[in-house]
Order: sequence, then structure tokens, then C-alpha cells
Amino acid sequence: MSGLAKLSGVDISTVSRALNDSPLVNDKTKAQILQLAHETGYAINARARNLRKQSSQTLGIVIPVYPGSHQTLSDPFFLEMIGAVSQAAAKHDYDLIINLPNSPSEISERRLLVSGKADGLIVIGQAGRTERLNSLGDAANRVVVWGGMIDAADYTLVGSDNFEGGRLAGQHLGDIGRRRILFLGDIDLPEVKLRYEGLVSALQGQGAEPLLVPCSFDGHEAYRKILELCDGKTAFDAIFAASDVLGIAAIHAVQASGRRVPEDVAIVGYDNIGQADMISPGLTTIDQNIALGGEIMVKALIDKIAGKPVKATLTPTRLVIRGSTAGTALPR
Amino acid sequence: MSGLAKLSGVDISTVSRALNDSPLVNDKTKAQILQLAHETGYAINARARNLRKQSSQTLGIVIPVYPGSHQTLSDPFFLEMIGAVSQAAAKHDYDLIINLPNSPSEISERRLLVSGKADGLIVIGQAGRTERLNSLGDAANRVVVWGGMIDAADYTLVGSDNFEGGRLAGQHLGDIGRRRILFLGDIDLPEVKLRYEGLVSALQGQGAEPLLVPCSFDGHEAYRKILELCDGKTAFDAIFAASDVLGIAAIHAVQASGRRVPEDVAIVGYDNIGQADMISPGLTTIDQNIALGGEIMVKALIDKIAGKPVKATLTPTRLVIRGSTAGTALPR
DNA sequence: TCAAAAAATGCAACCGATTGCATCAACCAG
DNA sequence: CTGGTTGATGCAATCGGTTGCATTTTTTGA
Repeated sequence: MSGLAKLSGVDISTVSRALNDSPLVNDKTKAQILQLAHETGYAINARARNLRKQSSQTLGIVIPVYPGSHQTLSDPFFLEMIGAVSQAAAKHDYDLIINLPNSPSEISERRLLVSGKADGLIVIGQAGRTERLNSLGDAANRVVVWGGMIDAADYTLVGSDNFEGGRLAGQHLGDIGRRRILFLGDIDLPEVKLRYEGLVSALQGQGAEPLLVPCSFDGHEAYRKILELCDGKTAFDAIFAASDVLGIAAIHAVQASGRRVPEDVAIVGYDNIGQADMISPGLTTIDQNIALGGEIMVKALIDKIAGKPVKATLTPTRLVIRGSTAGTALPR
Repeated sequence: MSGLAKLSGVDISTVSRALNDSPLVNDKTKAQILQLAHETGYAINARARNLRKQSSQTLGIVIPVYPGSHQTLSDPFFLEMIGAVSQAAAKHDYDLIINLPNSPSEISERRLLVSGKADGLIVIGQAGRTERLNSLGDAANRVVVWGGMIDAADYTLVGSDNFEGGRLAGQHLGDIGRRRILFLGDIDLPEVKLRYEGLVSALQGQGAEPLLVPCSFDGHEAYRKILELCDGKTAFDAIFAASDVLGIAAIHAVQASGRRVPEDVAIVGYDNIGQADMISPGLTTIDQNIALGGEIMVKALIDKIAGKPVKATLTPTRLVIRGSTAGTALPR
């Protein structure tokens, strides 16, 4: 910048204003400076600017994946979420930094905010982190969390309507005549619990009741558990899985045991990840509209940073019917 | 920091040294300052530190996805790459910022480096960007690119051995008796071209020659093209697709046309994305070891930033046989 | 034509850390 | 007791922008 100042013969303060398109600067001067900047390939030093302006035009996304957690970063849901948030952030002229906590106890969230590396934080999933997130205190007004709506949260929540999603799945399975329905998932997680409750509520209307099969978000675990159940004497004609990864594993397990999907066992997943329609049969699922979710979170976070009040938001939640319940596989 | 200085009664320079564990500071003083820092939840201001140290402990990853490019960010390959790089960066105590260029012509790479937002850059794929990357000039010594090995590159390349991958695929298809093999992909991209050449070389030994089916990385396009070919009069008994997404689409297309995989048409993909074994039949593919690739790139980039010489590196490339060529589908 | 208002530019403090150099105290050897 | 080391700390410049205020230049209106 001082280089540009010398070249154009004005003070660096004028250069600064010109580059920021300040109305204080004469149009001719401004044009000349911009021209010079362009020619010399000058780019404002973000480090200095960030320090002075006390902001960094950067958002952070925290993915709760650590050695020992059952979910891995390669879970397509996380990856799609990263993609969605990243595109939304870019659209709003923010950079996005990814943070993967090394351990469940590390307080990297606070550190990211306090150190000023990020102006705000998007946290994916609140499982077992409610307290920790609440303890962010002051910093909490620069945090948006993706997760199920719970009352105990001080932070802003964005997420799909998990209860409604569960209800839709239950109703659909009822509609196609299924009565013995397994729920595959870990209801200790708030999001999953809501999906389960939605399912229960839908089935009540039909006089049925689901059977709970506890399972983490690990596809291999789901495969094993469903295979065991198939080989056992529990009778069931449908599975509602807490995620598409689990649902896809369930399809495989059911097929491996010699039964047909959907004729013998209908299967519904949750998330509508890109792979849900790349398998045979396609996986019927609950769409969370991840792309929209990312956009909503980014916008909400930017509003919060600007001090505007922001309230929790639900993304549209809808049922996507494919071969795993419908009998016909749709091509992509 | 000035707060800590007041609290502990020493100069901020001493506080700074203490927090950085400098040997210049008396151990007792140091302990006391660290204690205070812990109690008050103090975190070093990254913005100021970055400015002063002329570095930001941050790497950037550039994904060449923009409106109009056929590949989308939701391509699992990109997502897995982001995950791999992100974990590797975290391991080396670097933050990672994601950059999605808004247009093919935008020079966001240079900007990221020159502005100091990132100390170094990892670029995924060099398709049509060779010139642009070479034009980075000085900045190129802080760039590592994932892509096929080509001679014209000034920058450091890391990638799987695309030629060998193609050769492995060709050999395998030959071994199982296939002679009429389609290659599905866009050989204008350097990586894809090498895969094709590897395939050709393997088939030469067997007296066969592949048929080229030009196709972008878009799964839907692949589906349409393969379906057309199936309905036409071209005879073929195998497909080697330039990516798993294309391979999976090909499986669907072939099945939709009433033929069996692998009995009528054997299919091999490329990448070994997580979903390759979540479909039926599982997709035989060439594993690029994305996780290792991410780690190698991060290490190479950090070395380059430190001024060490770094040379191009190939990641191990191997054939993973699954149901789409083997006749038996493996459970996950 | 000249004072007042408006527009454009310059000056200098500031953001919060890091670090070379100066200073000061404690300790040692002669 | 004194000069010389060593260890510990403080001082102040610095990184490269941004911005409130002062100053200069230009424009306006009577």
C-alpha cells in the first residue's frame, strides 16, 4: 500500500480509502489508484486489515468428529454440509475455516472465537455438547448450531424438523401397510430422539408401535445389527433408519440375509444424501435440504455477528419416495 | 495481553515470551502468567500475531467448482479430499480455509496468497488451469496441486499414478476375458488422459483397443450416454470409467437397459470413494488413497513454505476388486 | 471578489502482538 | 571490593492497514 502511495503521489490514507471505494476520494484519484493496484497486482494485506478492523471476514465450521466418535468425517452428511456452508459463506464474501476438534473435551470453539480467527462459528450437531456450547457465555452470540430443537439451548439452532421428519416416515410406512417397524438409531442424541418420537406419534394413529434398535451413526454397526436381527426370530417388515448411511447399510444387510427390499422389508433413511439415489433400490428418505440449511445458518450467523436478533429456524422437511419403499427404482 | 501484564505486574513483552514458552523468562514468572492466562480464559489474538509474524498458520484449499463446471462440490471425491486435507492440516497445527472460485477466470488463488489469508495453497485438479497456475510466478512456491503428472508444471504436483491406474484397470478387465472395452471420460483433462493411456497400453498387450466415450464428470451425462450405447448397436462387455461417480452411473444405466453387471458388462471406476462399496454390485475401482494424498500434500506444502525443496510425489495406486467385475458382491 | 461551505487529502494514533536491544539485578571470580 | 557474566525484564519499533481529526484545495453564492 505504501508502494501504491508513492507511485500515485498521495498519502496511504487516500490509497486505503480509494481501495475501499470511499466517497471521500476524488473519482479521478480513485480511478488512477485502482488502475495502479490492478497493474501491480496489489492485494490488501488481510492480516493488517483484520487486526485494525477487529474482524476477519471468516466463519468457522466445527465438525464434531474425533478419534473415538463413531461418526467419521467421511460421512456424506458432514461433507455435504461442509459444501453447503462453504458455498453459502462464499456467496456472502466470507471465508470458511474448518475445525475438527482433536478430542471431545477440547474447547477449540471458544478459542477460535476469542483468538479472532473466526468472527462466528457454525457447529454441526449438538450431541453431548449442549452444556459445553452453553458455557460459551458471551461468545454464544456468535454461534449457530445445526441440530434438533431443544429448549435448553442458549445458542441459535437451525435444523430440519426432526419430529415432523419422523412422523412423515412413520405415516408413509403405515400407508404402505407396514406395521412391524424397527427404528435404527441412537436416541440419546437430541436430533435422533425427535425423529423417533415423530415415528411413534405417527404409528399411534395406526395402533402400531416401533421397535427400538440402538445404533450409533456407524454404518458397519448398523449392518451387523440388522443382519443379526434378520437371522433371529424378530419379525419386522420395515426399518426407519436415523441416517441414510444407516439406511443404506440396512438395505445391504437385509439383502445379504436373502430378503427383498422393499417387498419383504421396506426401508426409510434420513438426510437425502447424494448417494441415496445411486444405490439399488434407491433409498426412500427424509430430505433435510442441506444446501438450504447451510445458507440459512450462514445468513443467521452473519446477522448475529452484526448484532441483529436471530431466532431458531426449521428447514423444510419432506419425504422423498424411492425404490426402497415403492417397488420401483428410479434412475438418477 | 496487556490485561495479563497488569495482573501479573510484568511488561507485556514478558507476557508474550511466557506464553510462547521462551527460555528467557524465569520459570516462576512463566508459571504464574500461564496460570493467570488459564484462569482468565485468555487466548492470544491471532490477528495481531499473524500480522507481526507475517504468517497465519493457515492453508487454503481451492476446489475448482463453479457455476458451469460440470463437477459439483457434492462430488464425493472433492468432499473426501477436503476431509483428508483438513485432518492432515489439523494434525500439523494449521487451519484450513476453503475457497470456491466464483468463476473459472477469477484469480482467487493469487489473492489468497498475496493477501496473506493463507500461507500456502492446495489446489485440487489442474484441469485447464495449467497456465493460470504457472502464472502465479513467485507465489507458486507456496502451492501444491493435486493432479496428473505433467511436464509443463512449475508447481509441485501430488497425485496418484494415473497411467498405472489405467493400466491396472485394463489388465484386470483383460484378465477376466473382456475385449470390447469402453473408456468413459474426458481426455482433455490431464489426469483422465493418463488413465486412458494406461488402459490403452494394457490392452495393447492383449491385442485389444478401447472405445472412447467422451464424457464430463457429470453422473447424469454418463448415465444418458451409456444408456444410449446400450440401446444402440455398439457391442461392449466392459466399461472403464474415469471416476466412481461415472462408474456408478454406468452400473445403473447398464442395469436399466436390462443387462447384468458384471455378467454382461463389467465395470471399473476410479477413486474408491466411500460409496463404491455401498452399492450393488460393489464397484471395482482404482484406489487413489485420498487420505494419504491429503497428508502428503499438507506435508509437502508446509515444507515448501519453510523453503525446503519438494518434489512431485505419487500416491500408491492399487486395484480394488468388487462385484462389478468379480461376480460376487462383498458386504461392507 | 471574497468569505463560507464543501470536497479532497494528509497526519498520526491505533489495532495487539513479537523481538532486537538496552537495562538492571544477582552472582561469580580474582 | 570490583569488573565481568549471566539471567531476567523492560523499552520501543514494527507488522500494514484504517479512521478521526486537522488541513488544504476547490467550489459556491452573495
